[in-house]
Amino acid sequence: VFSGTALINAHARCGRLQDARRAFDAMREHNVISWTAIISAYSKHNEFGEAFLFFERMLLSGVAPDKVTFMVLLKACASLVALELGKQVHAHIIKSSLNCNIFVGNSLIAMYAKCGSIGEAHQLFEKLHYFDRDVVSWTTLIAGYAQEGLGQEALDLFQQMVMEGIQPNDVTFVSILKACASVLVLEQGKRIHTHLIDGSLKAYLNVGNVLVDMYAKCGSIDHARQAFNTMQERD
RNA sequence: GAGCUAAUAAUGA
Repeated sequence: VFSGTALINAHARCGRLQDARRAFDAMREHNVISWTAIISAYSKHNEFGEAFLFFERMLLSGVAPDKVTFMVLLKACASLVALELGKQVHAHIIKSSLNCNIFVGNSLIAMYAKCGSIGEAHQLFEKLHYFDRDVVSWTTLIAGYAQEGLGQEALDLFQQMVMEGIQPNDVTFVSILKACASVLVLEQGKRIHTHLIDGSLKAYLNVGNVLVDMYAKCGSIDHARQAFNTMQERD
């Protein structure tokens, strides 16, 4: 069962879904990990119908999904922007009492945010115990507001996050700078940029790219050029 | 020992 699951994963990484399926079928028994591996395989290649078909089969076979299964399914719902399906998965999660798990909680927030239910996403964020909220929880919500075009809310959350002592990472900066770019608030973007000056995060390729983009979109081509010139790595 | 959550530009249809 262990090597069979690894084989599913190996085929999936190479995009050989039919081989992944064969590896799954060749196993004489399936556990939660092998079920999740085949669901993830289809999901990663945007075969969401197949992914959910296998989820149904998994339930019928009597194997209980775990936190990883739910994270994979919620990511699929987010990709599909399928709110109703996401709510069904949410119901399963509550039944399994996994809604208190931080990873599942973060995936739920991301799913609701991606599906346009930012209010629901924020409520779930508030329901997380404050000591559970991590950089991913904050970043997910910030990105959700940015996606909705609510740049000010994103900026407020960023400030609150810093005040609560949570260290933003490179993904957080990408999200918040994108928010600045989308609402064209150059001054805010500059202020965020100052957070980066002393840190090592500015060396990240993704952060450098979004700094260039933010300045360019805000109409400050000189700053964009300067940001480009100081990048340690470019693509 | 296997499955593992958040973010980012442009172009084209």
